[in-house]
Amino acid sequence: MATTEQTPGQNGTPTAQQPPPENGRLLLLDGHSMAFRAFFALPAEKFTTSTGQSTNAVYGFTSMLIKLLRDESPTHIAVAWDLSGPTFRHETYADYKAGRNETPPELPSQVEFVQELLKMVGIASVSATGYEADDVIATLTARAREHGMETLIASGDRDAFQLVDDTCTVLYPGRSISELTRMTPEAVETKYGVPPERYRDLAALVGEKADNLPGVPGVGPKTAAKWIAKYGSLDDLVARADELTGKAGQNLREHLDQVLRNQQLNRLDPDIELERPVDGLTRVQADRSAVDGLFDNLEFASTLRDRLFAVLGDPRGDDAPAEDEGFTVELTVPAPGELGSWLRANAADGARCGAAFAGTWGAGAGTLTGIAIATAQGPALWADPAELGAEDASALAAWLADPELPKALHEAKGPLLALWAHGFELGGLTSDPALAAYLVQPGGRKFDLADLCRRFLNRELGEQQGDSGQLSLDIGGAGGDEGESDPRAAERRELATYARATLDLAAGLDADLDKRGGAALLRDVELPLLRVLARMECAGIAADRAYLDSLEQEFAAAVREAVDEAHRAVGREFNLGSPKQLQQVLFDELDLPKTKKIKTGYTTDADALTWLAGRTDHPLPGILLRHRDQTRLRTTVEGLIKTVADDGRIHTTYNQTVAATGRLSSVEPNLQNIPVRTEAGRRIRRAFVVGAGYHDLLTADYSQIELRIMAHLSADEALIEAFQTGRDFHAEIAARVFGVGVDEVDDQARARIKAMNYGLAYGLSEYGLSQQLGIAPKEAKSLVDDFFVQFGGVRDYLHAVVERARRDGYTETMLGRRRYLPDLTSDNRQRRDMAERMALNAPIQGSAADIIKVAMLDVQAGLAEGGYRSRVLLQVHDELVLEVTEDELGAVRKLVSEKMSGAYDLRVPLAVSVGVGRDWHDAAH
DNA sequence: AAGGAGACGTA
DNA sequence: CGTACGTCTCCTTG
Repeated sequence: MATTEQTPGQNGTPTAQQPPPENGRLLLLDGHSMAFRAFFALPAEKFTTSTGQSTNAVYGFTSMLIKLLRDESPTHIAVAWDLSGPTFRHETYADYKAGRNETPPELPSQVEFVQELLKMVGIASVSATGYEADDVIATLTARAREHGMETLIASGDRDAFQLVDDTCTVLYPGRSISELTRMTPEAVETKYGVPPERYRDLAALVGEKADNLPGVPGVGPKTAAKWIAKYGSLDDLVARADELTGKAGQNLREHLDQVLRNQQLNRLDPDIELERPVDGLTRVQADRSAVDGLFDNLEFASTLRDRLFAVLGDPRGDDAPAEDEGFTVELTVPAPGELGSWLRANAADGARCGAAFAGTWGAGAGTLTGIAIATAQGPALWADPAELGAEDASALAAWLADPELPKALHEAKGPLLALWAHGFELGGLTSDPALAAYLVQPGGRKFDLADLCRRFLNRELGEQQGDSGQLSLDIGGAGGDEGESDPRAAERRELATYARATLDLAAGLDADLDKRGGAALLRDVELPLLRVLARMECAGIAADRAYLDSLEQEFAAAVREAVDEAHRAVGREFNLGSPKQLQQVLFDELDLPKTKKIKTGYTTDADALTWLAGRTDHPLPGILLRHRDQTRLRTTVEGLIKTVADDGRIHTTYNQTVAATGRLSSVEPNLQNIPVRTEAGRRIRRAFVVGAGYHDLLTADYSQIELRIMAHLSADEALIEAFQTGRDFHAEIAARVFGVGVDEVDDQARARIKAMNYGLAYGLSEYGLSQQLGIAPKEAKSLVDDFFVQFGGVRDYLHAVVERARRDGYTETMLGRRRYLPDLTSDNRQRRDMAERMALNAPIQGSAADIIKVAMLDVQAGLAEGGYRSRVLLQVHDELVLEVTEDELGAVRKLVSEKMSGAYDLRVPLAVSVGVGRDWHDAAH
């Protein structure tokens, strides 16, 4: 049996999931009603196949069905359908449902697809001539009750509320069909003020517009509920109608016939004749290939069918890996002098081995306290690299360094730093499961070993069964104090288990990556890059400690001054760092104009304070802005001072598996967000200096790389041409958009175009652009329109990117790095819009990340090949910082520039600008 | 102690 | 109502 576990990446909402009751749980869906809701929950224009078939209702219905099956675990299920043609209600009331808005033309064909799908997945469709789906549902609910079954009804028709009781709940769609409200007796009572069995009475009084059943004029749900509460039921109310006062009472007396007719019509018939008995409504085996065919026709992403089969129980699922076989190893701790022979016997045949290390690492260094090597057959070895004799150490060193002996190592960068610190080299690394899993699931949050084992091997790491007696110790010589009682024995076995798990994961992920075409990205980019990053972390960048100290003093003094001024301006002391207190001072005590609303009140961010400073004469907003600036600078400097290592250098750590787009990130400290825009901020950059033995820092950055990528990917002729000239790009674009010569473009026009150029790659809205430029939304719109007149290819490209991502379920960079965006088909508008912006940005930002990664590899290879001492220190997304010697400057400058521009062949040149100086600021250009 | 929210630095 | 990050601070929650 398949479990009902959520697929990773799925956003679950809390549900009232419970195991099915003893006699079963029947799930009934009102087919037309839910298809109708699905249709309006998802925008039709975004769910259209290449042949023009709309699919929004099928998609929405399917995802709702998946959610219901997953969250409610029904034992029985059926979908009820209206038949065309008159029902018994038309005989009573000829105008029943007359004047109803016409069914959207895109819906009927989709209803047929839904019915086909249900048949394919083995879910019964039920209907009855002369009756509506509601009556079918009422009848099945009544039969289910007789069988002692619980019933769930998914319907967007409120008439179903009359069926609610302790064993029957209606799941009623709200704004989105994936969020169904559970209408229990209590919920009905709370919402309408009447118990479910009186809902009909209420509906009869209020009327139902959708069914063309007018109610009593002037009587809404409130009045109706009040009356029913007072008189008990509609019948009692009718009997005593003359007691009612006021206009409403008068109206009731005048419309009694109509109300009674409504009540008769909205009664659902619980006893119609149906072909299928309720206990026959179990699901039968799904026809997966038929579903595949249908979904192919509808151009649905594989994610939807995976989700569907996950809840249906994939017919092929029986041979899915059984849970938790554990990881067994036959562990050897070789006696002195025997490490080499173990390796020759077990780990020299060219089959990949798994390795795991114990120790500590970070900030460009590390130490090892243990190494485990595991083979696929089971034999494993443990050793402490720091305590090996010369013979064993050299055997281990040779094995580790041998590029012909393939190895898998989880989160290898850390252990690699530690290996280097012990004088070992590592060759033949063919997998790092963390990196591989990152390429499979770039948005994944955790990639630790235990997590990956659960996700990709369906096995638990760590909880070894009691029989872990696989440990066979081969102890000899002096250190022979081993045994099960030795606490280190457990650690050794654990490490060996990690090595084995790493190996198994590597194999599984290789297969996964092969399927989705990510193997080359791992082998040619991420794995070799790990080594380059390790070198950079190890090198670090020299810091001018004395200068940092003086900066800190200066900024701290400026902060103190701003605090004093602020307190004087307000007349009392308060905490300038507390947004809460700030709000109180600004908006309550000083009664300044209100800013933009946020969850906790009104924002006090820099934009708002700047706005306030211009609107009032009070000095406080200005003081606060200065305080924020200075505080920020001070804390940045303080943070840097704390991380200066004993060698006088700052060793950041690059994270290779964090950013969903493929970028790197930098932590402890983050050297990718050192200030540069303001003069005071740039002074901090002066603290990063060239180190001893080198002559200069060299910075090399890509000019407008994201826009160049956009030109390349869109193949827009005009945009490409603007880059070919090699002149001021933004001015070139501005000239085209405004229809003037490049020389006539003023600064403001250029700034506007620049903002828009970058905004396009972020999915910027016209409103957002107008906000940023401080112009009217209309003006922003005409700016964008004018741009697209000139650069239509860009618009087509951006549109196509989102379209394709919606179909495929993911975007792809130039090197095939994927980003999965399931929210593109969300029925939540906000989430969908967000996913669209991500889809616009991911290929561009991600391709830029691809390119600079290739460039780093090429630069490193070039430096090694030329035997240069100069070295790469930092990467800041589109910039590299190197430390160069005096004699190598010219050659390295040329090398870096060439490798970076040549990293990828685009339709436009990849311009690189280089600067040289004694510190990071001077090296800017 | 942990985590959310707000704020803000970079590309 | 513009993407991608990391860090600091305050303040609430357990």
